Amino acid sequence: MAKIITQKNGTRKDVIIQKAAALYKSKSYTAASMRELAESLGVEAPSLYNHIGSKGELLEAICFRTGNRFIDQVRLISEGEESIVQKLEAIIRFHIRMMLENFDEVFVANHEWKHLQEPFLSDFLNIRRTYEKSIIDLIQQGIDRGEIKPLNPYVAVLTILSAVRGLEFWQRNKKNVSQQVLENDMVNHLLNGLTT
Amino acid sequence: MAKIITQKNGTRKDVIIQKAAALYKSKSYTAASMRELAESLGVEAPSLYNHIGSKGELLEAICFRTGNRFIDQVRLISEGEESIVQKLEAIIRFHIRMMLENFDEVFVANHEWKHLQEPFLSDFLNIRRTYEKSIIDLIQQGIDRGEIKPLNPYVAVLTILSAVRGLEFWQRNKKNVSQQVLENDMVNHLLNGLTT
DNA sequence: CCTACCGATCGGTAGG
DNA sequence: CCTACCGATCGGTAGG
Repeated sequence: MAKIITQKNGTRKDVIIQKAAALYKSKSYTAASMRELAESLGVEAPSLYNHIGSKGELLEAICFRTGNRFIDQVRLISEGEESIVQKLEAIIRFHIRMMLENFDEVFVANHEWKHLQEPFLSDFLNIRRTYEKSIIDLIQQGIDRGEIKPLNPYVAVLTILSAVRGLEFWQRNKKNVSQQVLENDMVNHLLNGLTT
Repeated sequence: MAKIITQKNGTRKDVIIQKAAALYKSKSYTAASMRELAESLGVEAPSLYNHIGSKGELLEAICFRTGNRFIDQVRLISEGEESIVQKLEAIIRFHIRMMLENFDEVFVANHEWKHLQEPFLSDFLNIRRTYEKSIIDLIQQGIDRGEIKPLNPYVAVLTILSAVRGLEFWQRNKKNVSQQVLENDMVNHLLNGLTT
């Protein structure tokens, strides 16, 4: 009776997740219906349930897949031998690129996580808290070494991560600003305000 | 047959709007039901419609009331005689205080505007675009006067407004950071990265 | 302000 | 992958 989702269906399921991210982004998770999602895939709604367990499972996949990508990359950067400021720059540039290149999934993870059910909601918030803490620690190290001027590292991380997340409002084609200028100006703005 | 909403009901309606903002913030607009809203006011759902026209009207009230507060205050600051950098500082501090003191309504205006119906949706986006443009112009003036280092003013405004909006993640009581420290550190971070 | 209720739409299941 | 359908819930109205 219970549906067994084999991992071999991964490919088809990935397409569903990808379409769900686009739909949840443009309509919000709650307002997006499974019928709409099915239509964007060219099938009837009940057919989706051969590949997925529930609407909520799609949100979980989007949020945790995206979260893990951030965690893995920042861990990699943190373990390098560069200066703290160089590591921060790499982290900011990584965030900017994630925002621009994986817009749908990052947007949904940023905005719709509150609709996760327990225990996923708590897991997600814990992951995010740990992630932010690792960057806070990096800034505190920078302060201790004299690379960064003394300020509250919580506030600095909030400022940096929020500024980058605001790229969801970036009008891509308009305003003939290249991604290079965007990236450099934002990095300079956020790092010059921080360094000694 | 049509319901006439007299302006004398303003007080009762204001309470409904305020409760709606709190509810839309915590559950999102689409997921919040009129029955829940009614319950938070101690009445049955149909009774709400003696004071309001529709669920959407509440969202409109929240978005436009909040939008107008931002527009009015920034116009006031812009007309002053201070330097550009001083005006920017005043604008940033105003934004921070709005985030902290009118959290529910600002949050809903920031997140749920996409659920506005036309023509309200277009109106809201136009207002927001005009608002951002006025701050962009201010930064361009600062660059022209040599107060601000040359950079793309679109990027700078995006960075500033997004950083401030990120205060929605601020844990008030925790982390024993006073509002004064928060405000000063964020202002310094965002302005030091900008000034010559 | 209430009770009673409507049509629409939702996520999801049964069964093939 | 489909048709047929279920119970729940939605925003809102009628009528008092």
